[in-house]
Amino acid sequence: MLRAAVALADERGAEGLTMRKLATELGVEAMSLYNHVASKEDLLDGMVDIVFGEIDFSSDSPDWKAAMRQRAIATRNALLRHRWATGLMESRTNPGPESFRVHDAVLGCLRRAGFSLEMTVHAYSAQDAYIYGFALQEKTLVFDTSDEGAAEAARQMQEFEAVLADYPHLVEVVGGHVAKAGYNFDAEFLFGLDLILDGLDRLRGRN
Amino acid sequence: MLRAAVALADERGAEGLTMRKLATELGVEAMSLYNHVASKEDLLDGMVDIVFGEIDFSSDSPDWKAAMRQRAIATRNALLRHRWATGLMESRTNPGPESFRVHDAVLGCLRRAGFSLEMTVHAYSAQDAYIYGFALQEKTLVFDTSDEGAAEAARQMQEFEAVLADYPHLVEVVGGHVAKAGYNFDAEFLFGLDLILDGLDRLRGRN
DNA sequence: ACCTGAACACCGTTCAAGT
DNA sequence: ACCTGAACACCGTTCAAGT
Repeated sequence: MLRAAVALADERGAEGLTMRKLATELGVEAMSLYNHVASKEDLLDGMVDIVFGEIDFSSDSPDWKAAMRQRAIATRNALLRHRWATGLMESRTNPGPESFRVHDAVLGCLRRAGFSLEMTVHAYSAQDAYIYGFALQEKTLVFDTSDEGAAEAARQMQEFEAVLADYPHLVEVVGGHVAKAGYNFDAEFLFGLDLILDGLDRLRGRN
Repeated sequence: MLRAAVALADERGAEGLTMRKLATELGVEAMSLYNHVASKEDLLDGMVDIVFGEIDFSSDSPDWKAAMRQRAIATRNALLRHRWATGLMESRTNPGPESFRVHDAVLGCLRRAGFSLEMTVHAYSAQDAYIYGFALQEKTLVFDTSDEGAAEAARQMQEFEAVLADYPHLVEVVGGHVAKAGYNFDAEFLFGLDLILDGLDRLRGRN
């Protein structure tokens, strides 16, 4: 049932996930779901933990930076597969076992690498803020490649053009670089990630 | 009207903002709102732009790092005042003039500081992912100080205790540091922010 | 130009009743 | 133990009708 809910949200988005639609998907009436789940919030908790379960992170590597890098990439990939989960992963008040597993593994990796208690919290906080924040931005900025999407984008660009005269830097940077072919979210993600990891490496052992 | 909507969302949260409730707040029927707004999405666009309007950023400082730091803090403060906006700021497909103003000012500041086009995008992306991601985490983690909140927290802690034996690092780090008095979100935010800004400074002029 | 009553197509959820 | 029909209290939104 949780699996069906995840599949439905993957296909139709967060607002496409409805108790009624999920029920019909399962060949059942909406009210039957309440025999397996206390509420929709409860359902979402379970779904989020499934996504955490897809982040496989084996922390036994001797190279903490490589391990953290791999885990960050795995997290982002899981969020790309389940865009509806972005913004929900860190905002659930009832974390599940897979969430605990991942967090514990990350903290263990950092402690073993020689980070102090304080620095471990700093490192964890900075990395996760970045990972989830990047996914949040990417969720919107990814271009709709459908026909209507392209038409809509063209329409917006035209509408913007009159206004954009007031924002020269926006024009220069977006028009001159981001809108060009070759701009790559994967590379962008890795830039910021490595910036943080390198910075943390410099502070390892401190405090 | 937008102001009233923001006030209502500040008080009752995102899900407390309803066309019907907003209407009664304004002494009017729900359907009347559609004379001033095309839809609820349109309303949210306007509200988000009000929040962007509260981020005052004068980029004429010669010290780019100080300017970016101040702007990051101003952004976080705006999000603390309007928690419902976290997760919406970067996810609107119809950005308003205040959004353009802030983004243009940031890009201009970076360009003037000597960042290349490519590096400007990197710097902007890394910072904003961090700022909005941090706000997203903080939104949940901030403790409810009401009586029910405290009772709920105590209940959860007890419930968790049995499980936590499997997660030694979680126990060590959360129990030994984060749960202690003195843990401070402001300081945590600044740590990651300065980590990124210092890293960017090292790369300025490159590429 | 602005407001409204009635209505439509949805939500999540409860509860007594069925098997 | 699991399912269901009917119902409740909500949503956003449309539209013809009023001033």
